[in-house]
This record gives sequence, C-alpha cells and structure tokens, in this order.
Amino acid sequence: MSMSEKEFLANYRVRDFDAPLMTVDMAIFAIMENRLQVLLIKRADYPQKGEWALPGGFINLATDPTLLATAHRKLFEKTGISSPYLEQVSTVGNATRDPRGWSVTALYFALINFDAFHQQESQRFEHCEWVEICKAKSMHLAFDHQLLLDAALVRLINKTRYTALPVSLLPEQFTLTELQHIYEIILDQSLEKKAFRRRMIEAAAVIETGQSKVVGKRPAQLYRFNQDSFNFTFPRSLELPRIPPCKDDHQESAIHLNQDKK
Amino acid sequence: MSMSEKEFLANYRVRDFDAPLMTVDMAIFAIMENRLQVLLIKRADYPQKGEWALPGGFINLATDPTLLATAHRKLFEKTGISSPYLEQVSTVGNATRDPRGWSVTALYFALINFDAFHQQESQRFEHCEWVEICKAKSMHLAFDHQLLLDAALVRLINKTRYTALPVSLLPEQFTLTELQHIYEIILDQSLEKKAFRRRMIEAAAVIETGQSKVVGKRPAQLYRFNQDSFNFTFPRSLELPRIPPCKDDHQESAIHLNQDKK
DNA sequence: CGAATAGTGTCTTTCAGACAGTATGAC
DNA sequence: GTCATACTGTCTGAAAGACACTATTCG
Repeated sequence: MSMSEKEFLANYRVRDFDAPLMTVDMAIFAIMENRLQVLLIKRADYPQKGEWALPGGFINLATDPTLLATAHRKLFEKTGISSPYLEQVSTVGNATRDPRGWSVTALYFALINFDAFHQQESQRFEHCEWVEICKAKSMHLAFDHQLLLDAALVRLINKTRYTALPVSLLPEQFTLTELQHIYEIILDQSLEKKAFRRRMIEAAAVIETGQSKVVGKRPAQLYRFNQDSFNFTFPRSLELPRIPPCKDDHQESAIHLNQDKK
Repeated sequence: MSMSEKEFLANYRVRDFDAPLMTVDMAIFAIMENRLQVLLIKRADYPQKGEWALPGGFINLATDPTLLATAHRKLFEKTGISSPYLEQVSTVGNATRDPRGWSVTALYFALINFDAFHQQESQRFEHCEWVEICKAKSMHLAFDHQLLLDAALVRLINKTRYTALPVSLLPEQFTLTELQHIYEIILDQSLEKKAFRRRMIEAAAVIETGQSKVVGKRPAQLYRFNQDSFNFTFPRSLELPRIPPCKDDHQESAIHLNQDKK
C-alpha cells in the first residue's frame, strides 16, 4: 500500500506471472521468373518439425531493442538483406494456434529484390525455399501460417493499388515497363500503359535518372524511387478490371440499370 | 533427436524461457459535446500509479480465447458495451517502454456511441474519465501511451477519409446532417453538404429508414448504416481543405503555375 | 524496310468540390 | 410572411481508363 514505485519494481518478478509465447513471423516477398514468391522454411525443430512455415522466431530479449529490430534480425538471418521494405501487418494471438500454449505472433511483411538475396545467400543451414504464391496458397503450412500469409498478401495487394510500394521489389534503377510489369504480377490484372506512366511520373513517385537501359529494341529510360514519397499515396486507387459486359443476353437490362442510376 | 512431437510437447515448459510482458491497450473514442473524446483511466496500481493512461491490461490466459477477446473484455469492463467497432491498430514492443522489462502491447481502437456508454456506467471503481482529444494530446500519459493514442488517432482520421467508419460513433439511426457533423469533428474540416450526401447515398453506405426526426425546423430523414458495406471503402478519399489562395500578392504567379500545368 | 519495344496525344468516365437554388415546417 | 434547417441541380475539375498514335532501335 505505502510501497513506492521503486520498491514495487525491485520486488517485481516477471516470471511470477503467466505470459503467452511471443513470436515474430515474416512474410518475405520477391519477384522471380515473373511470379510473386514467398520465402518458406522447413521447420528444423519441434513443434511441427518438417512442416513448411513462414520464417520467424522468438524475440531475443537481451539483444533486440524493439519488435521491429527482431523482424530485421530475422530477415537478415534468412536473406542477408539489411534494408528492405518492412512493415507490420497484424498481430494474432489465441490459445490454440500453437500446441505449446497461448501464443501471440506479430506478423511483418518484407519486400526484397531477388537479386540482392541471391548474391548474399550463404550462411544458411535451415532449409528454405522460394515458393510461388499460388502454390504456397495451396500448401499445408505449420500453425496458422496460411492465415498469416493471406493477411500479408491482402496487405500487399491493397497497397499496390494506391502506393508505389512495389518499387521495393526492383533494384535501385528500373524502367517504367518493368515497374508496370511488377504491378501486373501482383494485381493479376493488366494495366493501361499510358495511365500507369502518367500516374507515376506526375505524382513524382519515381524520378528519371537520365540513364537508359537496352533490353529489347528501343532503349528505355531508367527511373529510381523518389525517397520523398516514402509515405506517399496516390489520390485514387487503381481500378478493378471492369466487368466485361455480358454480350449473350440481358445486355439491355444492364443498360437500363445504369440509366436508372442517373 | 529422436524425440517425437508428443514427447517434445510433454517436456515443454513455457516458464523455462524468457518472454516479454504482453498487454492489450485500448483507445476508446466517443463524441460528446461536439468533441471527439478518448477514455482515460487514472492508474490505480504500480507502475506509474496515479498517471493517466489508456485502459488496458494483461491477457487472461485462462479465460480469453483470443487477443480480440481480451480487447472486448477490457472494453466491456470499462464501458459496459459489448458490440462496438473494434479494430487492431498496431503492436508496439521494446525493452524500454515499461520499467518492468521488455514489453509488448497490442493496441486496439474502439468507436462507441456515447449514449450507450452513459446508460450502462455503474460497476467501475477505477477512476476513468472522458477527455477531449486536444487536451489528451497535451497531457502526460503513462508509458508510451501518448504514442499509442497518436497512432489510434491517425488511423481514425485516415479511415474517416475513405470509409463510413464514423457511423459507429452514432446511434442506430441518424440523420445525414448528424453524420456529416461527426465527420467534420474528426477531420477538423468543414465538408460540402451536397458532396457528402451524394457520396454516402450513391455508394449505399447508408440506407434510408423511412422514419424522420425533428430537431430544428424541417424534419430530417433518418438513415441507418448498411451492414453490407462493413468493409466498404469509397473509391476516393475526401480531399484535404484547399490551400486558400494567397490574396495579398503573388496571386498572378499562382495563376501562371496553374496554367503551366495544362 | 519490318518487327518490337518505348513512349505520347487526347477523348471519355468517374466522382469529389463549389455553390446557388428549392422545400418544408415552426413561429 | 420570415427564418432555419433539409435537401437538390448542376457546373467545374482532377485523375483514371481507353486506345490510337508516334519514336527509336535492331536486324
């Protein structure tokens, strides 16, 4: 009752209280072979040994200053990359997701350039593999990692519609055609070239570097991401593909419906 | 090595490992007296006894099935409300935010109708108070709760620009003028009446109930939220207030700039 | 030259902002 | 009638979509 804050803290023993397990899990995305891929590991230890899972693990209370630092550490351990795009997606906690007991995981997602990964891969002994999204979606993953992967994907797809986030999947310099291609892969939808370029350039999301790159026939201008627009969002989202007008029948009634709106 | 998953789990002792403290904190918002307010409590116990803080606390591993359930329980304990708008904002964890040690908190934000709160207030013994946002922002709050409050506010303000979220601050039925007023309070910006109504009605975010309500002179149509559009987002955000054109001087050059764009 | 890729001109469409107008009811 | 509040008509403007067009390089 008359204890001071100092006394309270001196007598406080964290271990005296039940606490849930706390982990950090990572959905690490990259583009390779024209597909969006996610890095999965094959669990080397119990529980769920041998199952495919998102990389992740415990916070190192001694060395990780923050939760974000834990995520950076995990990412670096798996990919050798130290400055990726990294964002918290959500935190899931319940009594049943881990057989060891009540457990909470903070899910982060990272976007990396696959070339940067490939070069620095070396010091891994845990088996890990890049898996195409459509395949990963149909796999059985450990714990509730299928749900986590889904949440990360939804976030990526949503943000692709109104930000320049996907630049983080490309190297420093890129052509607008390459960038558009990445958008199309993520959204699984083709985009209008002119509208895409106008949007990127007029909002100054990307900046011309002056250099150019020859891939096919005509050389293409190289662009880089405008760091000023790190938290930039476009004033409108990219639209969903239009419902192709049903030409078989009912076309007239559809037109009537549209006119009713006016 | 040759241990089975069953054996592993039988020998696993959660307490054998260091774990951070894990809490859930709540930013509970309501509108009263034409102001956005947040519910703060005066901490009854150490640490930070006597300081103002966001309501929150530990997960009850025995009774809370999920993290969201913990948030619901906390909210109910403080407000008596069981079906509010409740959403996870973010999770903050680091070694320094709590003097007891490495600690993680999952922040949720809730929107409630103040009338619903008021009626059911009774069984509280911990001192709690509604505080206007501008005042709360200038107060000293326990731990990093000032940062948490800020994160929740940013989320609320952002979502107000592109969703119908603020309906959760009103009773079941409301007039469009009332709803617009709530938007204006949150955004601290006046909105165009016609544009606001068109947006809400044409997107079917709200539905006419047929009933009407007399407040001032002419009776106003009552609307209710369209549950179908729970996860609905408007195709565009409400715009920021235009920069009022500087009439003192430089007006001509401003006009030139506009024309240059064409 | 043709083929292929890079990049532009310009019209339409959608939806928010502006603002003046009309409608309804209390007094 | 006036006044206040509810509600509408309709023009402007910003930014996305559609699509035909030109430009540059390779062979």
